[in-house]
Amino acid sequence: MKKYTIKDIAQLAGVSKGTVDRVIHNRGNVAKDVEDKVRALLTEINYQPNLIARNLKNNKIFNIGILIPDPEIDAYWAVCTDGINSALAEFSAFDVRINTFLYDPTSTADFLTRNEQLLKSEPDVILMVPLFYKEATRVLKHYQSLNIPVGTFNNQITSSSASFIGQDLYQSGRIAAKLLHSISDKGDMAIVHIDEKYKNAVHMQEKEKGFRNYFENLDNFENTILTCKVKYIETEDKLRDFINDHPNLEGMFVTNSKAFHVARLLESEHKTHIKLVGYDLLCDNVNYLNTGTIDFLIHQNPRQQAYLGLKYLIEYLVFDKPIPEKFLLPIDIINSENVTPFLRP
Amino acid sequence: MKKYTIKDIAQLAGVSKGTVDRVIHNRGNVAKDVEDKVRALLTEINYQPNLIARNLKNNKIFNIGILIPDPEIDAYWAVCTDGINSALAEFSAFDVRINTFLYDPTSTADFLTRNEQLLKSEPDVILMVPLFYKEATRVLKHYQSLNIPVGTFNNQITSSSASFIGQDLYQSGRIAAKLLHSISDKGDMAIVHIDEKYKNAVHMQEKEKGFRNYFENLDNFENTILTCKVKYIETEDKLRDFINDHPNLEGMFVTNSKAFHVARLLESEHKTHIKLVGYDLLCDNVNYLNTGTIDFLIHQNPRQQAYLGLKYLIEYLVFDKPIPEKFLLPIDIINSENVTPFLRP
DNA sequence: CGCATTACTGTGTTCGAGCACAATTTATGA
DNA sequence: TCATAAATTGTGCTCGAACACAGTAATGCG
Repeated sequence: MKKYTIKDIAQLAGVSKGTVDRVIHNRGNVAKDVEDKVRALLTEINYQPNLIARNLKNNKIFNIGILIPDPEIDAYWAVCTDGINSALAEFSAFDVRINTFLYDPTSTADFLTRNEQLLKSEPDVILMVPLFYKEATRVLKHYQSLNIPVGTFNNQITSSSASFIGQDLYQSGRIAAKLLHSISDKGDMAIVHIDEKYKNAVHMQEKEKGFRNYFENLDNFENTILTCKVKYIETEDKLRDFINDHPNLEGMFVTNSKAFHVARLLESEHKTHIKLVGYDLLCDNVNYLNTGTIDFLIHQNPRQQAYLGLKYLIEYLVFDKPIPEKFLLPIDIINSENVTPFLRP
Repeated sequence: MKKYTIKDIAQLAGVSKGTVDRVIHNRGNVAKDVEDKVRALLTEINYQPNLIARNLKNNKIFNIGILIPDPEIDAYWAVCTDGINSALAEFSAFDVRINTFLYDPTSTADFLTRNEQLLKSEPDVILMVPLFYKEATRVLKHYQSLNIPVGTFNNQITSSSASFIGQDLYQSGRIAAKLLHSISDKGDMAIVHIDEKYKNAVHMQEKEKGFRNYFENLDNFENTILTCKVKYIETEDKLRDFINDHPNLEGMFVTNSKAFHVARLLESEHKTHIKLVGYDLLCDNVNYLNTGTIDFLIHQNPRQQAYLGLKYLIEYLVFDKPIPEKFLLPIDIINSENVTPFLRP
């Protein structure tokens, strides 16, 4: 299992390393019989070029444009930075530079503006969270025409062939259902969508479908599954009414990271017997997980999504590896006892 | 944010790269004022050597000895190979070679024999699963005296300072308790230890402690927590008696990967109302998870443990990075809905 | 046949760090 | 003062891949 170099192969084939190099890179100008001989040798000993030596020579500077929501506006995105930094640290030997553009996750206009800025920075590749389906579709098409590879994470834009890293949202809904079902098999269930402008409608619908599908496929479930849509600004009042209007409620599933709003209300209304499942390890959520008001959190792991997304792009740039089309992360179930290690940076 | 090389620094300091090199490696023979000047420059621009170029020159062959239980005897260990191969693939640019020695996890004598063979292979570093406390302590001490760094995973030998990768077993027990408690808050609970020769007594005890601690700290839990110890060979009969002797049993916690034995029995005895929590994604366990007889599995992730253990050792060898003393993996909670992505290699 | 063109092959340099060794400067002693 | 030792500093080669360019052989054509 010796490591073969170009020089070794040249010696074995009785030619010079230049010729071997020409064969490897299909640069032509090689006699057919020589080429066949070298190619046979290459496959025989399964030659793998030393990627490190290759990059020592080709020390280019790579620019990566990053377009993600502003964590100042939605704390959910804060941990992405950790993931990005991890990936950069892992490839610190290469000259990879990032330009990060933060957009307001409630504003499609801002998304487009920041995207313009991103374009001006002339990135070699782009990593983005394409929150808005319509706008993202257009933007992604544009990048495709410019031949700039794009990696997306968090939510998939199915109209585009861009690489995607995230979770199976349908399955995620099923997991929530399974969890609620296992801790409370009587009473009604509610699916709660909390969103400023229903921007994330598609994800939430997928989760709802999965959730409902789980219960529909049960033999013996006869209770009702309700849906409650709340705008961010009207959250508290509307939620209070909803809870009080449905005294038979035993379980609630909040389809994004805003479960702490519901938890706060359940505590103030003394309805903590209602089981609650939500998403993401925000401080507020974790606190309610520890008090027991939230029973389970599903971890969407934005940190890991950003990390992997960036890592794949860098590996494409420096090692010429193909970018995986789609990668679905495992979905972590979190309760008060296993949460701690997931919080570390 | 330019990437500085030794040459750049030499130029800035008005000396040759040889001198800079001597300063960086404290090789002496440098005039004090020159050394100060160079050192100041180094810190000022935060010089980071190009690890890749460094290793291009120092292309040594590294030998890693691996001592793990034989997956033919206990299938739990099978996925370790995947983790090891992942780590090797990640560092395929370097000449890292492994020598794997498999030992019978039920035999301390075999552990010692294989260890002798391992020693003869003259490894630079060692990765091992130190199943047997007494024997492992002795072996680890020996390696320390030989100055061979060792990484351990799965279980920690606290008497040694060897690097350890694994999970917090006490917390793992608490997680099992929390899960059982959340799906069944009435009736008695049983902790089931299934082990051929009580070899893993220490881990299982830690898990039991965590499990009991969780329930002891509850305000309103009045039921009994039983312990059931079974030898592998007598499993079925003794377990059947135990279950029938305790009609009030509502939850069972199997402290290792052998929950499928209990599940099989619960099905044949028509006691599937008893909630069951166990460990590890063995085929048998996953099947019972899907039928619903096992409610949750706790994922000890031996694959990731082996991967990280090997990765840290390789990074020590090729990049001279310090080996982390202790790394506790997050503990994954698995149910029938989120199991699939965890099974992929 | 001679010269040009094509077809092919080999050589040498580069990347950044490491290190041996050569070269230079400074110090020491008779 | 000068040889010699000691201290300090600079030079040049290496690793593996990439590629420019030089070199060689074969063929074409007048």
